[in-house]
Amino acid sequence: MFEVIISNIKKKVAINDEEAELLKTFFTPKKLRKKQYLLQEGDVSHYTAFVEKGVLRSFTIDEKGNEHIMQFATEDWWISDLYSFLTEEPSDYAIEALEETELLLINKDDYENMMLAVPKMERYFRILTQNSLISMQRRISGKMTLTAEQNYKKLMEQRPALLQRVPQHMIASFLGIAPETLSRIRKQMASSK
Amino acid sequence: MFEVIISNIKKKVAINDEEAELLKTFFTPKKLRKKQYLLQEGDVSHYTAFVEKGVLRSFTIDEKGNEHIMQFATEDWWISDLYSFLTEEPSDYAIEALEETELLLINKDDYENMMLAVPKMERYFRILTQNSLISMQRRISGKMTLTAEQNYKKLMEQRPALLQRVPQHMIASFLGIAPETLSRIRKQMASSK
DNA sequence: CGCGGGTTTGATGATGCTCAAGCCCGGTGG
DNA sequence: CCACCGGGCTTGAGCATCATCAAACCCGCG
Repeated sequence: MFEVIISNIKKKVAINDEEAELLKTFFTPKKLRKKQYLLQEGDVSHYTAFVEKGVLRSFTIDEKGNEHIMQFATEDWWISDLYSFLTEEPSDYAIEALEETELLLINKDDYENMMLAVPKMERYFRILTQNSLISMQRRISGKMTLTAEQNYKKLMEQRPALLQRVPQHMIASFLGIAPETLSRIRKQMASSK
Repeated sequence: MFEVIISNIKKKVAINDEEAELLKTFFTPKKLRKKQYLLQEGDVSHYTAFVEKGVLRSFTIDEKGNEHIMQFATEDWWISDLYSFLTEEPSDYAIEALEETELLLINKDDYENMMLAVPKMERYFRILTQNSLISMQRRISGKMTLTAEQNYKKLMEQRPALLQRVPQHMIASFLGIAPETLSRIRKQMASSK
């Protein structure tokens, strides 16, 4: 059950078996079927979730009714609306399973308590958050400097497996372009290659 | 000299006077005049900098020669190219002072040593990074869901002082729009109000 | 007083969006 | 087993937003 997360943590900080056992006590397993929600827009994001198996997306809906995907989380990733989780304000985002998914949940109190119990986890989450921040910066950079086609190609390189698992219109939504545009880009790429 | 940074740290984690004194030893003060660079594109970002006074920007230049601003840092903020700082790979970014600026620098070894010496700093940087991550997510969200004008208005609300301190074409660059577009947005806003 | 960076204005064009229709394919029920 | 349904993808035409290029303007500074 906990092998994935423990091995993920061990990749970033050195913990012994005793600490590993202790960490396990803070998490609650949860399964979601395809299309089930971990978080509804407007609710507080009470949990941060580690993905053991499956895929989820976090997304927001604008006033025109269009969905915009902020994040895809696959195995070995974390997902939540960090803002809502930390402030306990209602979230603008929803989080939905795109496949049958197995999660480990932790709520805010346990998140804090876990770091008190095992201070190395401060370091773990710092490193994790730094890496997320770097990838967000690159995403903004890409949005500002590259064309839609270049951003799509970059995603193909960085997360090829993802493209096999999620529908194309969601990839478009993640890239911030219309589904028709992505369709045309792919057509264009297929012909010119 | 160190009042600003120590008070910033104390806002996030509880440290005593002894720890505060210890922390001070890790930083090197540095002054930059207007237009001086802390980091040149292509160099490794050896330092993370805390801004005691002044303003800086980090930006990248695309193949067409256009600048794109990733971050403005004013008093009480940190700035670096986190990716380059952590990996010691050459940076795609440059960091430039926009005014006479006073910084406190820390290099990567001291950054790590400081956290060993004062473990609470893990927590400090975790919280800091989480907040940056949240603001990055909001920036992406804005880029995806809002018009140029709405993003400009949001920036006016969030960082009004900044608009008084940096040239308009840099605001445009930060927003990811052409300077002419920002000029027209402002004209439009002035007339319709 | 003139230079130069920054901003404005205008004309034109590219990129990607919107709306609408058709197509493809897999799943479901008769 | 096949017809039908529906979601997702594609295609087309027209359009909106913003970029580009060029020129004029403004104003602070030497």
